[in-house]
Formats: sequence, C-alpha cells, structure tokens
Amino acid sequence: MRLSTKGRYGVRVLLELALRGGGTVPLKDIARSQQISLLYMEHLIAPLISAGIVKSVRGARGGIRLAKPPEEIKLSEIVKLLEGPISPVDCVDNPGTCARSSLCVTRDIWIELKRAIESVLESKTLYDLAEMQRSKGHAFTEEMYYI
Amino acid sequence: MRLSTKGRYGVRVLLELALRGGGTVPLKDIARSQQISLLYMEHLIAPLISAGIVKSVRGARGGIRLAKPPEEIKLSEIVKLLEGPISPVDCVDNPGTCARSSLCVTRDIWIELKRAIESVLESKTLYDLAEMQRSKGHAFTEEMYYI
DNA sequence: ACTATGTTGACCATATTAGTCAACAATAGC
DNA sequence: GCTATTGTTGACTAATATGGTCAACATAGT
Repeated sequence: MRLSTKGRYGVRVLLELALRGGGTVPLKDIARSQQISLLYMEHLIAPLISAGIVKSVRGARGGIRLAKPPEEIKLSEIVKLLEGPISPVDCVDNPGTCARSSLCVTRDIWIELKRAIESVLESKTLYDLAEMQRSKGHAFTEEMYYI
Repeated sequence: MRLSTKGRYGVRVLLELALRGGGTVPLKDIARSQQISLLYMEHLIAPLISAGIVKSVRGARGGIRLAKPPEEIKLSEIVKLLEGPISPVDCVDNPGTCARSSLCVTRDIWIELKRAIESVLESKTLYDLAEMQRSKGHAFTEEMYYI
C-alpha cells in the first residue's frame, strides 16, 4: 500500500503552484525548492498537462501554472494521473480478471478499502492543502528558501 | 496504492483455513484450491508462522492451521506481515526520513490516508470474512472444488 | 526405512521505479 | 533574425521489488 515518488512529488509540485498564486513558474525553480530532479519532474508534469490540470508555456520566461483554480483540483485526480487507478487490486475495477470475482469476499474487502482511500483523496483539493499550509504558519516563502 | 500478491494470497489462504474449521490442512490442498504456486505459498506462510497466526505440523499428514480463533485475526495483521507497514509513505511512521516533516501538509494527508486504510483493515477479522462468505451462500465446498 | 509433508536459503526472470541524456520545439528579448 | 531560455519527447539505464523456482534439509506418520 505504498505511494511512489510520482504521486508524492506531483502533489508537492502542484501545492507549490497553488501557494505561489496564479503566476507562471519555471520548472527549474520548483525543482530546486522541492529538491526534485528537474529531468525527472518534467516527466511527472507531462500527464498533468495532458489532463488539463497544468498549463505550460515554452520558451524564455516560460514555465507552468495551474490550469484550474486550486479548489477544483482534487487529490484523487492527481494521484490517479500519476499512480494509476486507486484500486488496491485489479479485480476491483475489472471483475473479469478473476473468475471467482462474483463469489469472492476478499474482493468485497478490497472494494471497501478502495472506497476508504478514495474518500480521503476525493475530499481534499489543492485549495484545502494550501489553507492547511498557511494555517500551519508556513506559507510559501519558507518552503521556497528551504536549504 | 496497490496490494501485491503476497497480501492477496495470504488473506485468501487464511480465509480458506477459517472456512475449513480447525483442522490441519496440507499446503498442497490449499495451493490447489486457491490456484497458487505451492512453492511460492510456502514463502508466504513463513512470516505468518513466525508471527504466531498460523501453526504448522511437519511430516506425513502434516499441514497448517490457524493458531488463533478467526475472530482474533485482523486483516491488518495479515497485511502488515506480508506487505510491510500500511503507511503510503515512509515519513508517516518515521518523520526523520524527511527534513520538512514538521511543516509538511502533504504528510498530514498521507497520515489521514493511512488512518483510513488502517481503519478498514483493523475492523475486519477472518471471522467476519468467513461470515460474509457463508452469507453469500458459498461456503467452503464450492471454493474447494473450483478448478 | 520410507514416504509425505513443512522449512530454509539460494537463485532467477521480469516489471517497476527513479532517474538521466540528447535531440528537438517554441518563445522572449535583443 | 539570432540567441538564450525555457518546455517536450523518447530512448536509455541502474537499482529494486515482485513473483516465482529449485535443491537440500528437518520431521513426523506408517
């Protein structure tokens, strides 16, 4: 039940965008403040751009910004885009993968588990995270100049 | 957020033991009815034996059985033994792994996520699963002879 | 003794993860 | 229009995890 760096990094990057406000931010700056490899980050961003969560601007003084207001971006979206389906096992979304799906009670448990996970991730938006961050008394500046 | 075969197989094996009642069952039989490689299953069982969830008997007419009543075996135990800690990311259990843990709101989300997962797995025992299976109208026999 | 089981550790193929590199595309500013 | 600065893409790679097999051994029943 682990999250890979994709999901973790992705959420951090988008949270930083939310905290910075609406401006376009070069990948390099985010990579530095989040201490993520720039080249790796580029690959993380790609699916977020395709999905219309992030908008990018090429060329000098380019960068990325949120394509939607933070309150419209749920964590579940981000995690699904970067980690794939939430389901702990395949048969949850796709009963056909296992012949005993219809009789299987372990599947029922995994369904319940998926719902529990999804309910947490559906209930939080980037706006919520940004608010949490601000109420911790550490807005963007501190994160920015870390290290 | 995926479960490996270890966790899935492990739960299925133990559920079959619970459904069969208290008797000692050869690994071979379980491997056959669950369609799991016997040699792989042996490795799955080992940590369950060490943890005192399963008792084994060597030699002719040997096998395994539950070491405790099914209602005392929570799914969370099984999953933890076979998959490792429930936490979606390391910093949840071990804040020291990341210098920003104390200021990090994404960590707070992962903590919430862990709690949601744990709450599902803590609330279900093998007894509950066995009951669910029986009330589905498909007790052990059907599972047993499933090819 | 012999056979039927479980135990252990070494081994292996494949997939996934986490990244790097190089070539390219587009934009701003001169 | 040139150049520096950015993002885009696909190929590549090292390390690790996954899912399994094999062989040697330990132990119990007949």
